[in-house]
Amino acid sequence: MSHQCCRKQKVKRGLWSPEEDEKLIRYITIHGHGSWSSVPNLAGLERCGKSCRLRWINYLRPDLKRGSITEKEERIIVDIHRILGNRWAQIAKHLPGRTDNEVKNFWNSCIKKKLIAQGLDPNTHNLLSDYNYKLNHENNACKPSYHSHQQPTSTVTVLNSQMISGISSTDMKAPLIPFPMIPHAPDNNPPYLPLLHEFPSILTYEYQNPKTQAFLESTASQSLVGSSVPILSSTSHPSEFGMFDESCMWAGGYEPIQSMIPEKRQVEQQVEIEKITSELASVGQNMDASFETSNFDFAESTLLPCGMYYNQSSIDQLAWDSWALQEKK
DNA sequence: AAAAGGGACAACCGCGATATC
DNA sequence: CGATATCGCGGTTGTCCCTTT
Repeated sequence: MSHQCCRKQKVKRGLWSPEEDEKLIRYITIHGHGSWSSVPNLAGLERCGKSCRLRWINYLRPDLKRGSITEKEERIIVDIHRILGNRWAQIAKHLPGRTDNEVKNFWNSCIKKKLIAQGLDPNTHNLLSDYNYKLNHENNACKPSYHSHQQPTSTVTVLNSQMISGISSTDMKAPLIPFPMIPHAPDNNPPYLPLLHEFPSILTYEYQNPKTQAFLESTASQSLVGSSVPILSSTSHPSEFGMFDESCMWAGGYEPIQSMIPEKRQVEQQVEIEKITSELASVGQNMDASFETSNFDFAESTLLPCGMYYNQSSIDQLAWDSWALQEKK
């Protein structure tokens, strides 16, 4: 028991009783918490200040949302986690009424397993290597097997599930690279995510795997209507493309993506934009990340691993924030 | 019916960052 | 400016309860 705040008094540990809750609620409602270390004494509790703080923040606060995490909240968690990693407090800020502890617990007990079941590494959101191996030894690799997977946790996982189920693992190396791996721009400027058109060589890659070709052709008849889908081959995949994943290339590197985004998703795009704006605000960047979706120029956009287009400035900003955080460490 | 196992969630611990003295 | 106190965060552990054996 090394907390400074609980040196003096005998402190109780373990679960809180309703009586203790009531004391804490009454005290904080009237006086506010002030210095947490003084709360136990003033509220008549045999707890340390730290324990009081935690109990209030995670359980007693009146603005907490009760009930289980919704599908939408789950998707937000996955999307932001893909970008920010285990920064639970940051993630929780996007979910009003949810605590970092709640998000963390939900991640560990639920989302993590779903991602693993879908063959994704929950830490990196990349394909798991043994999943690759398994896929590589399956005969029915051409059939999109979305329905055989668990409920998707987000749009991008659907996408990935569809893609990976039809494509040999040899073509699917390290599909998702999280932000922290964004390289520094020259002169130590903020990291820069190039626009798609600045990768002219992408278009020169040719798809080599007949299985993938077959899969794409079958998919094209459903969701990529009338579009040709250039695919790059990982055998000639240059490492400089680290910040893109191949499925993003497939999904977003080319014109056809517009027909791949379901209408519902386009509507949700606005929500995502608001999310980004709020994300930027939370790191002290009060810029507007929004852009006119009707005028949105896909050729001038980059597809982030979370499966959404963002305009370059918001991407740069996120990249910069992520980079700055890394530099700080 | 009882024990074991596992999931969900609450709470604790240690550490780094920040504030205050 | 260093020492100490406090806060906030993320990882980990503990506890309860339900399901399975």
